[in-house]
Amino acid sequence: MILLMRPHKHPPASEFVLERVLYALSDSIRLDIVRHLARVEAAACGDLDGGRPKSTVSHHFKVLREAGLVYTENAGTTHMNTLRRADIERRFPGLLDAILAQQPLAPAAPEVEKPAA
Amino acid sequence: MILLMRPHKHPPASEFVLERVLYALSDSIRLDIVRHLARVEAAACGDLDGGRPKSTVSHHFKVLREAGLVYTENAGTTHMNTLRRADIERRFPGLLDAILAQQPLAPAAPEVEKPAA
DNA sequence: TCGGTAGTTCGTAAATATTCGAAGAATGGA
DNA sequence: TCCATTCTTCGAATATTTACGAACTACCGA
Repeated sequence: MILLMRPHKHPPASEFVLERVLYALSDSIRLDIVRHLARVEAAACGDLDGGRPKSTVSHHFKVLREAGLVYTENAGTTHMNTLRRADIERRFPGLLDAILAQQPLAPAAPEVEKPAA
Repeated sequence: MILLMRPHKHPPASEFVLERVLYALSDSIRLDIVRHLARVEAAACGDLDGGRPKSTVSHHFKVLREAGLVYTENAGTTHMNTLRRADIERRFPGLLDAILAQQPLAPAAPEVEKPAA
């Protein structure tokens, strides 16, 4: 009898790939999941499904897990997910904070087409 | 006679979409282009093709442009590209720096699977 | 032991992306 | 004017993603 079942593989921080992390976060559903996890510290998959079918949500969690963003642990009948903040921060300092800090809209300066050099 | 031809559309910073930016950077070819532009300040498409067909490179530049990362301006027969650093920075502070600062590998701490809470 | 709950995996269909050759448009020079 | 250079656009083949129902596994409680 194994006490801690761990059906999920989690890559070590040393194997995180920047492109994979960015890709995982480039989807609105997954980005919302990450934003939510950043607030609550831990949540079951079902808390974050947004009414979508389980298989769809499971797929997105898998992408997030394999990128190294989310850690999933079996807790009884549910799976608890946490953001791997420390690991991501160590590997890509400032990245997650910059993404989570996203402002809904730019506040000042009307329009600029040419880069301000 | 128009002096400054501008065949390319560039979204204003206020219309940048985080997901689109992350997606554009989630491809190794495009990420390399951005890294290169971050170093040289300006470069023609041909300088960054890495031996790939022009149509392929052109496609990737289009993705970068539409995300708001790159500004392309016709200069004679070539097109000069620049990183829209200021616009990206205003819209997503710290994001580009975090991405460009990526270290090839984690230096310390062997392996951690469980997030350090 | 028999459900019921929570997620995963599988299989498949539809949508998107990537690649690259071929053809097109703009520019500068001979 | 003609041509070479640069890059874009088009079109089609291939590959990757996404979505989601159905079947499956694990765990818990009655």
